[in-house]
Amino acid sequence: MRILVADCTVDYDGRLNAHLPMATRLVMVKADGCVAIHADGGAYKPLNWMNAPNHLVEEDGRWIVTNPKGETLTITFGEVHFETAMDMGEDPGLQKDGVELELQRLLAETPEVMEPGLVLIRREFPTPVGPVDLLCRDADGGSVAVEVKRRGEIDGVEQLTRYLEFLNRDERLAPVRGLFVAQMVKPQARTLAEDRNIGWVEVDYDELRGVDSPMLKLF
Amino acid sequence: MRILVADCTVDYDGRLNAHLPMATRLVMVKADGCVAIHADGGAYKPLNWMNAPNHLVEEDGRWIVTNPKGETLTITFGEVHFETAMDMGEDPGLQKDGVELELQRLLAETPEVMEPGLVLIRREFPTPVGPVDLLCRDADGGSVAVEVKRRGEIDGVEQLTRYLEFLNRDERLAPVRGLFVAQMVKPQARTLAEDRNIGWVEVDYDELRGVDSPMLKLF
DNA sequence: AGTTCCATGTCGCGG
DNA sequence: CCGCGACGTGGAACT
Repeated sequence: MRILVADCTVDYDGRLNAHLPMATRLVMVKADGCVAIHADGGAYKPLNWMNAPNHLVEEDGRWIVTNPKGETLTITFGEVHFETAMDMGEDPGLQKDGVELELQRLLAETPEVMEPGLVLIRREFPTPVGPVDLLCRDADGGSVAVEVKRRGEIDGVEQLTRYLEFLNRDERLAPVRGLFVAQMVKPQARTLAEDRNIGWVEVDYDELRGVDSPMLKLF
Repeated sequence: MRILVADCTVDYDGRLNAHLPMATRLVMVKADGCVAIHADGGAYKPLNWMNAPNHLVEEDGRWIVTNPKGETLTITFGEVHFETAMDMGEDPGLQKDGVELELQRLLAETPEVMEPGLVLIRREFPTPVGPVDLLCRDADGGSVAVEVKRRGEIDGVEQLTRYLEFLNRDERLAPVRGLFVAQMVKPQARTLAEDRNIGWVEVDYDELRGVDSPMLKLF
């Protein structure tokens, strides 16, 4: 990794045009070649950047970075206050835990938290337009397609609508109704779901982990 | 801005749990307090971070960063290879040019470039599922809902379809037809639009700026 | 390579 | 402050 702190102007010419006036900034070049220009504030996102793969040409006081799509990033340097470079080796990478899949797993284990009497038939039930998160049967023996999201927004309702369209053509399942499940369902998504006769439920992730815990299995 | 290159492990506990094993990384603390841990690769996104506002506690070889939501980021340091800090001053900020809003503004001023005889009724016309970019009236007095995108893709057609669904229930407007406008409309979006009897038009941004320029207002 | 969908998305605007 | 949608979204999984 190479790090500079320098006065510079920056111009990006690609999907849009952007210009940064002269100021002191941090310029970071990673081992994979990606370039990022950071101001001293404004979250982790750089003001400007160019991802790998790209080609960097160093001229006299100016860098021109070009990517295969023909986008360019031009850095024109004033005073360079500081510069260093170092080898950091390979990174062992990030271990994550607790995203949407986990929520789906928990709900698959305890479908009744979504609706009393609900029983799981299959997870990731395939349709021509992608797999339905959970396919269930309700207390009356009817089929229910469940779409699980961490945050329930309009896209999710659209997705579920597409699944239902196909599932309802399968005479062994039809009629299939939809159930939209998320930690939070946004108002516009509620409106759209209700308008399409799709049910929606909010579930609490922490509570669900509690219900799922070995403790309660004792009872 | 404060910069360290150090061996460290990192743990994030918040919306999810994430762990980084010991390795050499760049730790950046900006003037607004936000913290980012970068590996030597993998685009501009840091492996782990904590945005401002937050509270940083430095213990012996360990930093604990907490934000108001109760999320924590814990950095445990091994060897520190390098450390520096510097004042970079206020950043004058980014100037952008060419985004969707500008395109919408230009089209609102000259609706006839989308279709001869088209007249603007309102920008950002509200519906229960979000505002329609432009609501217009055509040469025959019919209502036209216009969705403007920089790049015309399938989700834009979906969006317009949802608007039309609701607008057509308003008897003062119905029937309302759709018009999908973008600098470039992708083949799949064209197909879907045509399938739903939604019109699509490609407009040239530079040309539009020309039409809109004071120069031509002289004629 | 193209498409779909998630993300600790982030960011900015309007109510 | 919340709601909502755009983003140079980026990135991963899958076709």
